[in-house]
Amino acid sequence: MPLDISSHTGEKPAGRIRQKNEQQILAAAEQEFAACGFKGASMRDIAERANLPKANIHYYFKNKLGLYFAVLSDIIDLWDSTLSNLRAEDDAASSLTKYLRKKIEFSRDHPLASRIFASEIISGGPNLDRYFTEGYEEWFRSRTAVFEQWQQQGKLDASIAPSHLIFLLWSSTQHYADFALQVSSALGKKSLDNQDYEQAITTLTHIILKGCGIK
Amino acid sequence: MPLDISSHTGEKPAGRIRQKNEQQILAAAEQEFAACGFKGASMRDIAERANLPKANIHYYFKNKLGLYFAVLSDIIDLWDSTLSNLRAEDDAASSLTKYLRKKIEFSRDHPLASRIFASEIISGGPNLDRYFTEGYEEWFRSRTAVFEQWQQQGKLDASIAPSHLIFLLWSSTQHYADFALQVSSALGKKSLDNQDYEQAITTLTHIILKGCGIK
DNA sequence: GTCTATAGAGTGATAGAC
DNA sequence: GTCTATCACTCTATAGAC
Repeated sequence: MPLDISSHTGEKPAGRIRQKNEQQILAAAEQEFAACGFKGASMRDIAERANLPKANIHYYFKNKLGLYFAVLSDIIDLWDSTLSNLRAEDDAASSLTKYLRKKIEFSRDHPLASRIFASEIISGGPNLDRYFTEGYEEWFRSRTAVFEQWQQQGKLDASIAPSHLIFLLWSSTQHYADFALQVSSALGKKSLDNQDYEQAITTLTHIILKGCGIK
Repeated sequence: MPLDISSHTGEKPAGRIRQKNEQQILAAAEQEFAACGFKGASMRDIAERANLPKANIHYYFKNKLGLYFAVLSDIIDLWDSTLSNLRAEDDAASSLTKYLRKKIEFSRDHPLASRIFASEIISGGPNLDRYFTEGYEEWFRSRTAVFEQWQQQGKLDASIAPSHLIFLLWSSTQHYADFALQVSSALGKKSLDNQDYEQAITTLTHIILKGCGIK
């Protein structure tokens, strides 16, 4: 007679359930936090979106802030990696071209992540204090340094302030996630299609590269 | 401007006390809504910020939404007026130079207004549906038409999509209001001074005008 | 592990004394 | 016009039955 060991082992059948539920909750939370901000989001609505009783959320995540951090940390990991990859030795034109495409595609593929990050910054970033204090300025300076070297090599117009160029790279690309409603309304569409994103990439790349004097 | 969202304050005799209190409430509400979004803001905190009993807010404004519209309508009035002033007959270089300066100065002088507008759009604009439906697309097309005429006159590079150029003008300038926390953190400052804003104007103007092929 | 039931604080809004 | 006191409701979070 076969022995049922499932009830004796640490291998719980619910381990799979846990993983599935946590993922459902995180997805629901991402939508809620993006739509309402941290303070405006409600655990009740997140539970409803995740198709789970409200108390289960508190079983899987300690509290509202814990759930928020779980969502936010995934975003932060993605955030600065692309800019960190820029190197002074690389070709300026192809580096920036690649960077602009990556960022726009990120706006297209992860609009909720971008909006949660934007919401957090707009509201004064009370949950990002560690992110913006611990060596953020130093990291940023290492990024502007790349552009300064390009300037010394005559590859980038001297009258450009590198820090503000970086802000331009950020703002122009993230706009397609954060302001998607306004952008699509202006274009008379419900949402943007791939052709729109390609047009955005083409126009931004043209203006920024040419405007920086990069050949 | 596509639409004027009229104030919801009603028409009551404007005594001196009333005027002063309403202004205090509006200022407090602007801060709260900018920091927490519509859903996250609380009437209690607004009242506290305005140094008034909570019930007074309801005396002066019908409800939370009415107060929000009162704040928002002031913003909307300011919002598109500068872009509406662009004309095909005008000189492209000086028009865009002026526009960029105006928008950056707006970000500097009215950061809260910019953030409330951004918050509203990020959260799906449930209170701006009339703004984005009634003739918004038509108004936007009349704006892109200016750039198209400049292109036909050879004043603007042909490979540029006018609509995306407008998005770039918006995003690059509003960034200094909405993401002020990140910008100042990157620069290692508590807040930006006038020199920073001038540098932003210089860099943006250089890149965008040159990048568009405008002489 | 799951979910009902509920505590306790906070929400928008209002009635009514002053 | 002003403000206290309070209502009905929703919020986060938890205790405890299953």
